[in-house]
Amino acid sequence: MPEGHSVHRITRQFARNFVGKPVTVSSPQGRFAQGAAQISGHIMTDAKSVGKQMFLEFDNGLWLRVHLGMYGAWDFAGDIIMDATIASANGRMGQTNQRGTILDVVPADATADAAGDGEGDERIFDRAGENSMHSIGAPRRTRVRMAEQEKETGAFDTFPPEPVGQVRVRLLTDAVSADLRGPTACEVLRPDEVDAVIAKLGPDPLLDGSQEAEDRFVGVVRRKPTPIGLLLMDQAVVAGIGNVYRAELLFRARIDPHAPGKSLSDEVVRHLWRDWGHLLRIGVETGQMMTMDDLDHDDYVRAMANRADRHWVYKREGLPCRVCGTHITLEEMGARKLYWCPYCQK
DNA sequence: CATCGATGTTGAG
DNA sequence: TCAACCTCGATGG
Repeated sequence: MPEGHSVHRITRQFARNFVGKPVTVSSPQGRFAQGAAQISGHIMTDAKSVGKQMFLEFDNGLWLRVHLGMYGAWDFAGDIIMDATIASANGRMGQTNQRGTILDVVPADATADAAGDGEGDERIFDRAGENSMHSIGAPRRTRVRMAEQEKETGAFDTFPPEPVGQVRVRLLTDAVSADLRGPTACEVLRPDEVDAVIAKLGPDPLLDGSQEAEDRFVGVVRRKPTPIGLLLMDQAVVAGIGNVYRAELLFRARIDPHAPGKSLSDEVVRHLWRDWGHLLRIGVETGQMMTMDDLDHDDYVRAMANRADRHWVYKREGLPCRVCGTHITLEEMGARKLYWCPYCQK
């Protein structure tokens, strides 16, 4: 389900609640029993993600690699320390935060994998402050499902809660449990194998905001005859973009999805890279795939509340383009649905 | 309540 | 190119 932003948010939850602690690993469903035995009892020493892939390191040198695929999800339960941005995003979605004292307020981009910058961030943090005064940094007994969206699920009586359904992996500390269900990938890897996986991925702007990363993306795109609509979905070209961000990035740049990468100017491709970083940061800070920025206050609130009001073209086939009124087109590209405006994007 | 489709990837053919 | 993976919200009857 998730595109890159969700995976980075989940990684933050692991950094906050599991890194530095001994973890009991099990496979309630049974399919991961062997892998669980290799890491159970060890201290989690790192949590990082590249694109849509997440890696959790344990103190025996092994890593757990997880890819959520189309419908994977993590269910966290217990006395969860909410990352500042996650707490605030939930507050914005209407949940009421109970008790808790402010112990520390950690800026979102203090997280190791964030390369935050830009004006977009400050606006988000301002909004975050309005809604999350009382729970940031304080443990809170709750249960949260983290997938493409996050939502609080039902209460539970005893900790840890009884596993519900097909739980491939359960990670358990003395305070928090995390249940993984429905992943495309879940395996234990050696460090060299982790490196090999990452080496096959294109740059992730949240992981590497360097000029080299931008140049690498621009260089690859401008060399290929492949339509840009396919290149953006290719995790070897750029990591983390999925079907929603593909459509929205191309509309925002007014690019025809069929345009070959090599036909695009250096300037246009650099803009795509920077805009992807911009949208990714918004996604990580808010937990929403907000792709229409520069809205006034009322439109912003409406867009955050209703996903139908959150995108320029995604899932808007047949509706009038928000800019020119032309009907948004739907076609298949790369075996996925592609949404675009034939008037604006040419 | 049954069916469909999805923000993704892999591997068989 | 397409089925499989395995989950669940949205949709329709």
